[in-house]
Amino acid sequence: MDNKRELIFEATEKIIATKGLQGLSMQQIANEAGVAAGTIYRYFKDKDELIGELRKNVLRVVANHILKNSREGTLEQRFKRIWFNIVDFGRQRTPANLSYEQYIHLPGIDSDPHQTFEKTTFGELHLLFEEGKAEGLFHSLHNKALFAVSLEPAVALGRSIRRKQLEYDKAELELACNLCWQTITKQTKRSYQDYE
Amino acid sequence: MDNKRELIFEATEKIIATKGLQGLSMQQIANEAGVAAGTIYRYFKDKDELIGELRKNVLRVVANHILKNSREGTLEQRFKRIWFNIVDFGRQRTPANLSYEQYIHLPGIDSDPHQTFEKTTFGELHLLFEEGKAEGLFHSLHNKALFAVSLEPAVALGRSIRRKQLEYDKAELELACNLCWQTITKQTKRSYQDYE
Amino acid sequence: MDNKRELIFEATEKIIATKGLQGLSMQQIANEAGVAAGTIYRYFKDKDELIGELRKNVLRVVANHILKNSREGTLEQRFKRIWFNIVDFGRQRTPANLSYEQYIHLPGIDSDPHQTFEKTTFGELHLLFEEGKAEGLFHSLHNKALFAVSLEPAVALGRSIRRKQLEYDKAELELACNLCWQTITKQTKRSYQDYE
Amino acid sequence: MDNKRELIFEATEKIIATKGLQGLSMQQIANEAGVAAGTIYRYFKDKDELIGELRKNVLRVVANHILKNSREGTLEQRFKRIWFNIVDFGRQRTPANLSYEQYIHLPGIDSDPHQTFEKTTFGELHLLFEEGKAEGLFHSLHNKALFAVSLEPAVALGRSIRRKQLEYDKAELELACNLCWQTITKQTKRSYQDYE
DNA sequence: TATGAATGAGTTTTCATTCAT
DNA sequence: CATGAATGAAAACTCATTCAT
Repeated sequence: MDNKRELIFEATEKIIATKGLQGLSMQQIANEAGVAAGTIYRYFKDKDELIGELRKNVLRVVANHILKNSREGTLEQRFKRIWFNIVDFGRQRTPANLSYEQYIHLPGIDSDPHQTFEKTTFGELHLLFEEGKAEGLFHSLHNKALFAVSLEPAVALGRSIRRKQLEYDKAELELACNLCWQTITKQTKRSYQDYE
Repeated sequence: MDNKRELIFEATEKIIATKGLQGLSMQQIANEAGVAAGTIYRYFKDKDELIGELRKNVLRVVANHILKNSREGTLEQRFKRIWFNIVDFGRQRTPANLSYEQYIHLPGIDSDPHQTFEKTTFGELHLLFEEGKAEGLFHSLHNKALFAVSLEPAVALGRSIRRKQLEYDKAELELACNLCWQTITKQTKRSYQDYE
Repeated sequence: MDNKRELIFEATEKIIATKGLQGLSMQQIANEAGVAAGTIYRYFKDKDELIGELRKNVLRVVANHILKNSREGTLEQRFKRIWFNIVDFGRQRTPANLSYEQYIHLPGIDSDPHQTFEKTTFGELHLLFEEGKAEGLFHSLHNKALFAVSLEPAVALGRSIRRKQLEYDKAELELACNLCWQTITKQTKRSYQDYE
Repeated sequence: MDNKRELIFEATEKIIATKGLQGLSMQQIANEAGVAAGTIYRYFKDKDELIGELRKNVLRVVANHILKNSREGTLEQRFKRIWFNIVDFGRQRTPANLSYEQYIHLPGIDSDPHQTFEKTTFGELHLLFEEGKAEGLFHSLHNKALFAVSLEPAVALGRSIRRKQLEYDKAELELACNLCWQTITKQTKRSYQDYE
């Protein structure tokens, strides 16, 4: 049954989110999932595979959240939707988000699942950025750099809110989002104050 | 002699940087440092203390790099110096930088050394941001948010360059830096194109 | 199965009896019990718990032996039965007896299992001694003192026989037992020689 | 200097008396003695030798205490002096006494120092018992048995008082001592009550 | 298919002993 | 002589994995 597999999956995600990858034993997972330790090996070759599958899954979930409705509307609407998707996802205390942050900064990110994730997520953003540059609307920066200046702030803001280092404030986020949008666009006519 | 202690320290940092915190055994450290396993315990109570001391040390190093010369010159000069400090540090493949990224996203960051680090680093930036806001130069955002929109991009850019996802390009960085500066400032007179 | 637990128990008791508590390693126990080292930890939290459980068990066994049939018959019959129970148990080269002597003279006897043992064993003897004193048959000494003069000799004799410092001699023991009985009783009519 | 040797000796005795033989490390001894760990090896070949020497020493001290003034006076006076020597020594919380009780019930008592101790102490008592038997005053029991019925009570009483299981009561001890004396003597004329 | 007891290699940690200073 | 840093073998303990039921 894939039911058991799912149970194991969720149990593992939950433990990683709360206690981290460090103190993660198969017994713990079995207990949390309510199955026997041996059962895990019916669904996953070994611990590495379980962790690997989980990583893939987490990245898939993250990509889905971030890219939700990312194709409708104008460039600006699409950008801002993604920007808020990132903030909203980052704010959550879900296992997916919490374990995501642990995976992302591990040595060996060159690994397969992460490559795929990057391609999926970034492929979509790639299109957005390229379009913006083709229209002469965005600055002529590499996409990675465009992401860094316009979307990393969203990642950081979501995290800060989740960690209670920053209160959730719709107006402040709107302003930040607009600033990010303007950062990548070569806007000349409208003045900054329009947004404040 | 503090020589041995230093050797152990560096060996541990190196291993964490390359293989991560996961597969870190005392024997490995001993081998890398060229000492006997038991020797480590003359300098550190146990593994936890070793890791803890290392964490403190890494955070200290990072703070030093980032805040280098952060008090001289105009607000703009100070901001840009810090911005580039962040990029330059993030670009390095030093053990300090590599292990920093692993520490920073672990569960339990509320711990002591990290608090101190935050206070040191952020205290300095705090002053900068407050000054800018007092002068009416910066947007009225919380400091965390100002950091997110103006300095997180630098963190991300440094990392991307180190990971070869982005080539080091002085001009591109200058532009990005200026964009970040403008993002937090309520500039009206100069147009964006001035920087391109 | 409690089979493994029992195996571990017996192996440990045996090693303590022969080699003492000092050189007692988990590996040794595992070897003697014919199980893997890790298996011990399925049944006992750690070495301390194993030793503690063993201690409790040994004390229980000792109490059982000593108090066997200790309630039937006259005061004299009861006393003498206990006296011989003590000698007989002390003579044995059983692990229970051998490890008992090691536990009993360790620092920290105030610990729980020992308290219980004392209460069990001594509670029974308490009744005996109190009865004897109430009848005006025993000397007015504290029970501990009555034990010391009348039953410690039995402990010592059993031990000496076990250690081959004294041959087992039924007649000699009978005499000694009678002497002990007379020691605690305020006998006036019968002369000592009656027993020789 | 034999001063250092003595320091090490006393430190070891003290630790054994308080914490037992179990948790006894050379470093601990060195700390307690105020010398370096390596220094111990100038005076003792290894840990075994140190413990062995200590054992010998302790047994010597014990023998001295017990046999103090054991040769003066009548048989009765000599016996009673020894009896009280035993009680008085056993009552003390001295390292010598506390570690004695730990040594005495260890496996491997057949070892050299203990043999010598037995010979010294028991040799003296041997004479006493033989004399008593030759005079027809003592029961015809083996010396070990005579010791068991007459002096083991003193050992037990001293220990009980030290452990606060029994209060020190001169009169009670006098009575107990007399009972012990009468236990080994074939007294016919005097009745027991004379002592109460 | 599921279990969970058992394994044993691997990990952290201790500690008697050595040896350069 | 004395030191105490360093050693490394051995101890306690953990945990991924296997396998009989």
